[in-house]
Parts: sequence; structure tokens; C-alpha cells
Amino acid sequence: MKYDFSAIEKKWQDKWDAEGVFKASEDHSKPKFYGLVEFPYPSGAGMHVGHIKAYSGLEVISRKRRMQGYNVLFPMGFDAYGLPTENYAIKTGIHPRKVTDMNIEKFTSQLKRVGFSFDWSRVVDTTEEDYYKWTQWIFRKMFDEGLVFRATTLVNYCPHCKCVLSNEDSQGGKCDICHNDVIQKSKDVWYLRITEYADKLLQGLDKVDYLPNIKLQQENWIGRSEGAFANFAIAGTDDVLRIYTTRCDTMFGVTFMVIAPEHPIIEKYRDRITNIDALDAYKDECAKKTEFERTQLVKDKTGVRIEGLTAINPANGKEIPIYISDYVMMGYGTGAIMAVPAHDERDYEFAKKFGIDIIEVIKGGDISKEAYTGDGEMVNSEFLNGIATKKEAIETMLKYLGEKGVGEKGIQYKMKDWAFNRQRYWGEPIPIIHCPHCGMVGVPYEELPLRLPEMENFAPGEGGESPLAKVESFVNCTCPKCGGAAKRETDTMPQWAGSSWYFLRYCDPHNTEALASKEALEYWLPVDWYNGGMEHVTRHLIYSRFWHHFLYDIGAVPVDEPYAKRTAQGMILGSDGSKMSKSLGNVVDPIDVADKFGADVLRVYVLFMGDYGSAAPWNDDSVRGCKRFLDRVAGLCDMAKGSGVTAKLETSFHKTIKKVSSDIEEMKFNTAIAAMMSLLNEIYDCGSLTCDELGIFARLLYPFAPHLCEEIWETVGGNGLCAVAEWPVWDEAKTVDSTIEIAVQVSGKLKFTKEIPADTSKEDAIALVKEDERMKPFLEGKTIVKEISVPGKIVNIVVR
RNA sequence: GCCGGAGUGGCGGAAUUGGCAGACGCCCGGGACUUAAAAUCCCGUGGGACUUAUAUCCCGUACCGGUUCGAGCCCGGUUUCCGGCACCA
Repeated sequence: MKYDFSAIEKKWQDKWDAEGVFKASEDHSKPKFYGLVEFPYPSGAGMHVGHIKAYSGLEVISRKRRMQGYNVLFPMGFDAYGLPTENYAIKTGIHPRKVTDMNIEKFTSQLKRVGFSFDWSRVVDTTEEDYYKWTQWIFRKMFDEGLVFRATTLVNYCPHCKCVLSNEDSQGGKCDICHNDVIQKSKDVWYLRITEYADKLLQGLDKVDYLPNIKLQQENWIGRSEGAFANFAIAGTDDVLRIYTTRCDTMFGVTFMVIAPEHPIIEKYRDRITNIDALDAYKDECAKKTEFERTQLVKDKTGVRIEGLTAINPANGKEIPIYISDYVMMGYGTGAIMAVPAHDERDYEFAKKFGIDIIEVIKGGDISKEAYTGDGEMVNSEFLNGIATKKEAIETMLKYLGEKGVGEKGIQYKMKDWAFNRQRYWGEPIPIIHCPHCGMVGVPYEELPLRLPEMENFAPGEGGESPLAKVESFVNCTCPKCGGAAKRETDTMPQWAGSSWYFLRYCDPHNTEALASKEALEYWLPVDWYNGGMEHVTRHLIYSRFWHHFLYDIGAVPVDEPYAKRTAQGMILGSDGSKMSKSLGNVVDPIDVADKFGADVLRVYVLFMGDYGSAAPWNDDSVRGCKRFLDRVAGLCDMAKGSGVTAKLETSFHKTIKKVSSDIEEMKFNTAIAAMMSLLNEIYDCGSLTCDELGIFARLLYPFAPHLCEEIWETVGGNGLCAVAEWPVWDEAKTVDSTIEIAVQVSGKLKFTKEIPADTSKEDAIALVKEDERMKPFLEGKTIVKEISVPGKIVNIVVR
């Protein structure tokens, strides 16, 4: 058979479509498999080879599951709100709606071109009214439950995008969208109380099957730490300065305190503080620094002593100075610390620079040189003296603090609440009304969706306000509570909103009464297998787990953890080994590859190129190697005759079925393909095979190269579509050869190999080896010290 | 700095619980077919020594050391690269 891929691909894509084989059935009596891939942001550039690799993993698994008799839900959709579309619209004057529709159309045709087995009847688009209605609904529910709050705080702000960013969106001090430096700015911000779910998000990890590094990254991001809160009295007042510490055992070593420049205590005692001008100046200076400057200039501690305020160490009653410094953050703990220079590197540096006392309370280091952070015997610590372990010292101090009523055990998280509003047009409007009498009022549920108004000019305002603020008909409204004049919130939601629950909508995408029906959710959830990029592990994956836990708590979904299993694919790099980028000119267009070699070759190559979870560079020559492979597979059609089995090939077939079956489950696609290549080589060596055998081969390769395999399946007279043919099964007994080759070692060194019957016992194997002619020279004049036999592997004779 | 992961031919990468290192593919070399090229097919292909050849031997999984009959895999140390977090009290 000549492999005319363009004719074949069209033919089978049309047939699959006509027969609806990829439609998830409503028959809930069948076992289900819900495979999920991260839906794309439909950018104008179209698909990237990275998309192909990301989707091909679960594509193979989903195709295999259908053959195994599962009712498979393998959906696709578009995460279409976002800045690039909006910026493109601003530049070209084309409305974002139009841009989005064009891009979705392009993506859809490209995805279909590659032949992915998505259920196209369930496509979701986050920017459509009947979708974002439910995004807003979930937000409203959170508002009702007290998980939404508004605060004026210092936030991550991107001056380039003119937009507030969440912590997750400004990792490393860079804007996630434009990669410019993020600055700290005081702004009104809508927050979602994700920290309330920190423990649930952490504990939930115990019961899901995520890759270990995904779990680890999430754990680190949540950043739970156990420690203590303690109150340090402010001398001459009834006030206290509350601190958080993980080392309350070192409290006798506290020689000063440090508070964040924005700490409210400064405002409160403005009149008592004698150097308030200096403090204000320092605060201004800090505000100007970018995140980058604050974190990169770690070594150089700065700060100002607060004159006129001192604190009392609750452990020993000593009066100690208070400083402000930007190495203490308002956003973690209480924004104030007890400084123990002898046993904390940062405090040590600060104390050295400002000439503050350094008191050793743990033996073991040399505090004249550096801070000692290790374990050791407590000294200079009154009732703690002599205690040798950190654990015991902490417990003793906690007891003391509790008895005196000045401190207690506490838990802190690095994760911060989710800054949720964006000052942009192309996003879901936040359904809140500001009423001068009633305060913040939710838009009534029956008024959802709160539609994004039509606009001509969606550039953000100069003062950093949302473009929506310019639309008076949108802004002005009446308060649902009191009926008085009120104004709508004009900020929109971040891109992560729509993607936080899209997998729920797939279960029942056309529902007008609920985000999805109870029955559909009960049947399909949880997602059995979710594959996506590592870059989303500390954002989308955390956010969506948070939303899902919330929905579980209000009874909207039947399970608490949304994803039973989560894996990740590695990046495809340019052929030069660097990240694919337009500026380097090393971008590969997947559709070009499909046009030149066929969609099946593209699919096989992205899975064969290396370990699925690791990054690997693109190589055009290797693509041709995959083309050669499929050409040779097509060639089998001319060779196949009759039915039954070829004795010579039988074992190889059973072995290959076994290997391909298990490799697919472990996402070891590269070795699965390699096994089929080996079998193919063997078939060619053999020179003939039966139609039955070719049918097995076609079904094994089908998840990878479905178009070609349907064609072969038809040629060999397979029953119905290969898409729904039964996945081949292997007979364990037939996977073992009658004779095996074992390695023969003398004193651990390989000497030769020997063919022996497969069922030879350990002892017989040794005997057979010792009888072998080739063994003679090694045994002559030697004493056998030890004989080792590993069945099927080696025999090792140790001589002296 | 802290926490992960990884260093295997010219390249991408394979190697159940420690058991024949380099599967499979690419590149490269040789040959067949062809007027020729492409395509296809066959053979070779970790490095080295010796040999007409067969055979045989030595070295080899980042580096140093250890455990073991036997180490790519386990242990101790060093080093490089990648990823994540980063003044988190």
C-alpha cells in the first residue's frame, strides 16, 4: 500500500466525525474515563508544536481507553480572555470578540487537522455569555460566603500593562505577561481568600496521584510553617508589638526588633516618634524600589531606628530598640519580627551594620564571625539553659509564653490571598455594585451574566482605571438592596478565573440551569487524568483546586479534589537546543510538518523524540525517520496474507502488546514506539505475516497514528472502525521464549553468552555453564569460591 | 542561599528489584538498484590494542572514593547543568 497521507487523513477524519465515535456518550452505565488537557489560549500565532506534544499524551491514552470499552470524555475548549487579544485589538482596532472568534476558528481547524479525538460537541469558550455567567456565579457565591474582600494594600503592579497582578502572576518580580519589572503600589484590590483553603489544598495532596515534583512545588508555594506568635510590650504604652517566629527558643537572644516600613504602629505613634521625617523618607524610598531591587540587593541591609519607641522583651524584661527595614515584609506574619542576631543571618547582618549587641543563646558556632543557625545547648537563657534540643527548648518557651499570656503557637503560610481584579477590558466583569448606603452589594443572581459592554476604545485609563469606567451606561445603576443610585465595579477578573472551573463545564456544557447537572458531575468527576505544563502548577492548578474545594463546600460538586491524577509534558526546544522563539527564528509550525509528512508522522514524532516529561530539541531528520517508519508500516499491507499466526513472530507479538500496553499507561511513549519499530524490523526479517497479525499491529499503533491504522484495519478486513476495535490482549505464557540467552561471568567479568532452555533451574544453569567448553580455560588450576545464578540473567563463577 | 531533578556514543535517548551498558531512531561510512540523483534496500557504526581474518584483550555511564561475586543504578564526597522558591522571620 502506498501511504498517501493527505487522502487517508481526510477520509478517516470525515468517517470518525460522521459516526460520532469521539462523542462522550450519555450512557452513564458504562465505565468512564475523563482525560483532560489544558485548553489553549487562542493566540493569533496559531498552534505551536508544544500544544501538539501536550495534547498527544492523553490523546493516545484516550484512544486506547475507547478501545478498552470506556466511555471517554476527552474535551477541548478555549481560554480566550486575556491581554494579548486585548492589546492586539487596541493596536489594530479590531474588536477583541472578533479577534477571539478568528483565533478560535484557526485553532479548531488546526486541531482537527492533526486528528485529535476531542469531543467537538462539548467545546467551551470562556468568553461566551453562557460560560462566564457561571464564572460570575461562582464569584458571587464566594462573595456570599465571605471569601471575597476588598483592601487597600501594597500590591504587585505592572506599569507597562497598567494592571494589578497577583503574587502568582509576578513570580521573580517580573510581570507574567510582558516580563517587565513589577513595582509595589498602593491600590484598592479585590482579594479571594485562598489562604483560608491553604490547609485543605495541602492536605488534599495526600490523596491525589500527582507527579512528586508537582506536589512538592505546590507544597512549597503554600509554604506552611509552624511557629509562635508573641507580644512584645511597647514601653510606656498599653500597646504590644506582635511578632511571628519559628524560633521562640531564642527569645533571650533578642536584642532589637524590626518592623516593615508600612507597619501601622508608625502612624499610631507619629506624635511620640521623634524622627518621623527620617522614617517617612525611608518608607518613600522603599516604595520606589522594584521587587527586583528589593530581592537582588539582599546583602545590603538598610533601615532606620525608631526614636521614641522601645519594646520590652517578654522573656527577660529588657528594653530593646525598634527599627524599620524593608527586609521585613508587611505581607508575611505580622509585619514585625524579634531579631536574634546571634542565630539569624539577616538579623546578624543588620546588627553588625547598626552596631547592635549580639548575644549567644545556642552553643555550637562562633558568633564573632557569623550567625549560628544550628542546634546546640541553650545558654544565657535563664530557665532554658542546659536544654540541648531545639524541640524541647521551643516547647518550654511556648509553655512560658502561654502561662504569661504573651504568646501562643501559630501557623503561617507563604501563600497570599489572591489579588483578583484587573484593570482591563477583555475579562469577566466583576458582579459587584458599590452603593453609597449599602456598601458593596452583589449583582443579583438572576441578572447574571453581567454582560461586558460593547466599546470602541478599550485602552486602560491613565490613572490605572479599567476601560469600563468610561462606559456610563454600564457604571451607573441602581442598588439592588435599597434602590438608590449606585455604581458598578469596573474591574474585570484575571484570566485564571475562567480556567478555574472549565473541566466542570465539559461535563454538561449546554446546561442553562446550572454550571453542570448533578448527574453529569457525579458521573464524570473527578477528572481521571489531567496533563499540562509545569508552568501552571503554582497558578492554574492551585487556583482551580481552590475553586473546586469551595464548590465542594457549598455542595455544588460531589468530590473535593478535582483531579485524581496529574502529569506534565516537557517542552519542545528549537533544533539549536534553546527555547523556541520568534526572535531566534527556531519556531516549528506543526501544520507545516503535517502538510509535509502527514499528521500521523507529526504525532508519532512528538512522542518518540524523547522522554515525555523532559525537554527535548526538535530535529527535522528524526521526523523523517518517523516518516520512514510509517511508510514501512504501510508496506506491510502488501506482505500480509491469510489468517492465523506466524510461529516465528508469535512471541514477539505478545511481548510487544504487553510492552506497548504498559508503556502507554506510564507515558513512556518513546519506548512504546521503539518496541513497535523493533517488531516491524522483525516482521521484515521474517518476510511475511498474516492479516490477523497486521490487524494487531494496526490496533497497537492506532492511538499514535490513527489515520494510517484505520486504513490498514480496513485493508485487512477489520470489523468496523479501528477506533472502536478491541485493544489487543497478550497471553503471558506466550511472552516468554523457549530458550534464553544468559550472560556468563567469571569473577564478575563477562566472558561469553550462552543459550539455555528458559525453564532451566538455578542449579542446572550453573552445571550447564561449567560443562561449557569455553569455560575450561577459566577454571583450570583455580578454585571455585562461589557460584551465583540469577534465572534468565547471569551465571557468575567466582574463582581464586 | 534553600529545595528538587539530572549528567550515558557524533546527536535524541534505552536499560524490572544492582545482573550482557548503548534498545529504538537520527547522523555518518560502505555497498546494491539507477545513465545519474532522490527514494528504497543491505551491511557497518562507543573508544582503543593486536590480527590477513576469525578470535581475543583493555578502557568506557560527570569526577574521587566505598559497599558487592557483580554498580549507570546503592552509600560518602566533589563538580556541572536544568527547574522551582528566594530577606518567609
